[in-house]
Amino acid sequence: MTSPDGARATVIHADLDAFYASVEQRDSPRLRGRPVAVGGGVLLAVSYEAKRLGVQAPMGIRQARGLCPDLVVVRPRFDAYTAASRAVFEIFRDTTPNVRGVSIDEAFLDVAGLRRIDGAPSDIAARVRRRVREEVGLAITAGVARTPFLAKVASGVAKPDGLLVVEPWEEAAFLGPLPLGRLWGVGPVTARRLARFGLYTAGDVADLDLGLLVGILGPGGGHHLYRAVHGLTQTRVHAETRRSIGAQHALGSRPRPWREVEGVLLSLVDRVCERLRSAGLLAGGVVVRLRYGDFTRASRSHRLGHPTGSTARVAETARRLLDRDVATIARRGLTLVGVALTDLSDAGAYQPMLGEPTTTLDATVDGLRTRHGRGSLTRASLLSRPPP
DNA sequence: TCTGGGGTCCTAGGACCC
DNA sequence: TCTGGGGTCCTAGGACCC
Repeated sequence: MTSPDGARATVIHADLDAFYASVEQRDSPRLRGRPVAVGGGVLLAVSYEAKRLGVQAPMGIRQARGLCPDLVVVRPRFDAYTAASRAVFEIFRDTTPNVRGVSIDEAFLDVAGLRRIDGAPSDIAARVRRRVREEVGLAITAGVARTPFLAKVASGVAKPDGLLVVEPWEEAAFLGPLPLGRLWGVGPVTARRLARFGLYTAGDVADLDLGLLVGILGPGGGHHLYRAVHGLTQTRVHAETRRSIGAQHALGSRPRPWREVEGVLLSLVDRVCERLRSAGLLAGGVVVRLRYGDFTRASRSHRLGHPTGSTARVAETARRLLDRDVATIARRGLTLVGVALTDLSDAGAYQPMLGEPTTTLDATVDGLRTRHGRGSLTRASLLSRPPP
C-alpha cells in the first residue's frame, strides 16, 4: 500500500451527524438528549441516543419502539433540512471552491493548495466543524485523507462529532482491520459473497491478488475493491455533474384505481420537469420505476429521439411506459411509482433548434381525460384486487 | 417490521451494423 | 444455408449510497 511521493492528506469528507434528527433536536429543546427518530411509515433518521439502543433507519416504527419504548417519532420537515443543508454548504464553499456534494448532508472538500494561507488540512477541517457548530447549530464529523474514498471511510470511523486524519503512511494500518462492510461501496451482498471465501476485513482482501478478486466479484467489482483496499482510488475531488432527476411516490398497499395511479404519475412528471427546466437541462430519456405489491421492483425506460424539456412529451412517454404494465399491476398490485429523467444535457446547447412548448400539467391531464375519459372504466377496476 | 425519497454505477442480453 | 468476430445502442435488473 504505497502512495505517490509527496502525496498528502488534502481531501476532507464532512458529514453531518444523524442529520434530520439533529435538526429536530436543534429546533425543539424538549427533544435534546432524548432518543428521537424522524419518519412516517419507516424511520428516515435516528438520533444517537436511539442508535445506542439498536434503532436504525430504515426500520418500522413498531419494531423501533420494541427496542426503545421512549422513542420520540417526529414527522419530517424537509424545508428545515434543505435550509440547514444550504447554510452548511455555504460554509463549505466559503472554505474552498472545490466542493463536491454527495448528498443533502455530506460533501468532499479538496483543500490542496490552501496550506500556506489557511493552514494544514486538519486545521481547516477543525475550523469547518467549529463554524458549522456555531453558525448552524449542528454537529459534523470530518475525515481527512489523500483520497475521497479514504476520507469518507475515515469520517465513518470518526462519527459522531469527530475528526480523524489518516496520513498516507497510516493508510495500511487504518484500513487493514476494518470490516469489509465499512468500505464505501461494499454492501451486504458483496460482504456475504466475500465471507464465503473467508474474507472479512480490508486486510484479508489486500492479501489477495487481483485475479482472484475478479474471480469472486467479477471485473467491475473486483477491480474496484482491489483499488479501494490498496489506496489506489482517485485522488481528485471532481466537479459534480447531474446524471438524472427523479421523483417517486409510495402508494401503500391499498389498491388504487388506475386513474389515480396515472394521476400520481403525471404529478411526478410535472415535478421532475419543473426541476429539469429550472436547472437549465433537457432530458434524453425517461424511466418509470415500479414496485409491485410483493415489493419486487421493475423499471421501464425509453430513450427520446432528441432531448426535451417538455412536460407534455415526458408525460406521454411516461404514460406509455406505465401502460405496458397494466396487466402485471392488476395481478400483483402497485406500492410505488416513480419517474426519472436521464441522459441530461445542457438546454443552452439546443436553444436554436428547439421551439417545443412546455405544457402545464393541467393541459396534460385534460388531454388524458379526453383520451381516456369514459373509456377507461374497464381499467379503473383493474387495480381493485389486493396484492398477494 | 409491513416498507421513504432521493440518487450512482455496473452487468447482461438482444438488436443491429460492419 | 450456415457460420465468425467486433462494436454500439438500448433496455432491464440489481447492488449500493444517503
